Amino acid sequence: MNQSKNTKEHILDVSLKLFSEKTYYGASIRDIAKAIDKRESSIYNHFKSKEEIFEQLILKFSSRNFGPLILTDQLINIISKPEKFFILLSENLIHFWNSEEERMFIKILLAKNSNGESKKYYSIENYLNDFKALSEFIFREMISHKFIKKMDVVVLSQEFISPLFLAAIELILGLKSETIQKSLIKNHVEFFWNSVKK
Amino acid sequence: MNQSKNTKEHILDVSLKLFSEKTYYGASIRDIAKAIDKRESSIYNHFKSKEEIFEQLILKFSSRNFGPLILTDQLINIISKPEKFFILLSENLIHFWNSEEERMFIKILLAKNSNGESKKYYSIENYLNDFKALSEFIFREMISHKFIKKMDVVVLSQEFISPLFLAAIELILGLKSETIQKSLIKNHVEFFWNSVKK
DNA sequence: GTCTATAGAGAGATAGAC
DNA sequence: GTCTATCTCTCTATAGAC
Repeated sequence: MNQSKNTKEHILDVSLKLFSEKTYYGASIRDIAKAIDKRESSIYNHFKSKEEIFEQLILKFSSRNFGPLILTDQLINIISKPEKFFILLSENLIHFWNSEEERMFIKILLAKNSNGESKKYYSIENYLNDFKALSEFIFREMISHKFIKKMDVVVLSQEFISPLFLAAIELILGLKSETIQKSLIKNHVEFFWNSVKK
Repeated sequence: MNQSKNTKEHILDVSLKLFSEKTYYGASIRDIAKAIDKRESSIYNHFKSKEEIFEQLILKFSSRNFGPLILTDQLINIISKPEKFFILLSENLIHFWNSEEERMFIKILLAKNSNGESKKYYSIENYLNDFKALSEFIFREMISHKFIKKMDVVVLSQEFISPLFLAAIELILGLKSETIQKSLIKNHVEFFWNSVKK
């Protein structure tokens, strides 16, 4: 959305918005050209096809490293207080998923089938796995420091992340208000903590 | 897909498939006409627009009563054995969500924004609420019969349903194999049961 | 790198015959 | 209720001037 960016970046920015609003098929090259205030033909100077815009958009987002945005210093400092830690971790995750840009990317992943033509695309499953990997790392640390019970970190990750991410999806696709999230986090962490505390 | 059905039903059947594969924008009236082996103009004898086909499709699915398909007699018979009950309940849910027709409907809901133009449409949030309502009813019964701990049924439903439904989404949109579900159910119910048993 | 102009296909929808 | 024929608009993409 930044006018000073180069045209290629600008195209990717508006495509993210348009693809997330109207899906890949519903957003046209014409819409994209209008949004960057250029002609359709100019688009083809930067991308060889609409498909390529989509591919590069997915690539750009799937190759980020969001770890430091979730695993903040503030969070790491309280790892010895697991209940507080889980609250803050949940807040960091929800905050990340609720950001304008991330909501748009998640919408695109949800509207996209991995069906057909091999596994060339990044799917919502890959996306979730990135977060599960992060949380498995956390749980491994917590177990080795005996802050929580010894349990399967894959199961822990799934149980911890699923209610949070599903709530994020509902918020992104639906009309659910953001204030609901606060009590959801509180209830979820309370339930989870009761199951994992020593 | 049944040739003996009337044309209107036939249109709704193929539209479910096409909308789920290519989204609302990507599936054309022409595609639909081809799929029912009629001309485009014939479609307009049954629906006034493409938009109306979509609306009636959502309406048809959102006004079903799937309760008896989940809450089977076999399931109700073992309500006094909660752990077994939760396993079978999970299997019933996953089986329902994995059926051909349901996968297509869920895909359509996931590709659809509730954004803009009021709340006229049924969203994934409404869909999930239908299942949560069912499971809240179950937990209320279990608590009143003292089969499980006294806890907030809204929290219990969320914690019980979320990992299962999110796994269903991953299966529907991704490449995850169906066999993974069995161990997921086992792990999830074990985790859940440990938190709710008296 | 952006423009004008245009090709060629496909979109949603309607009129009117049968 | 289905057909043929057609309207009008939009789509992706390319050629060639500046």
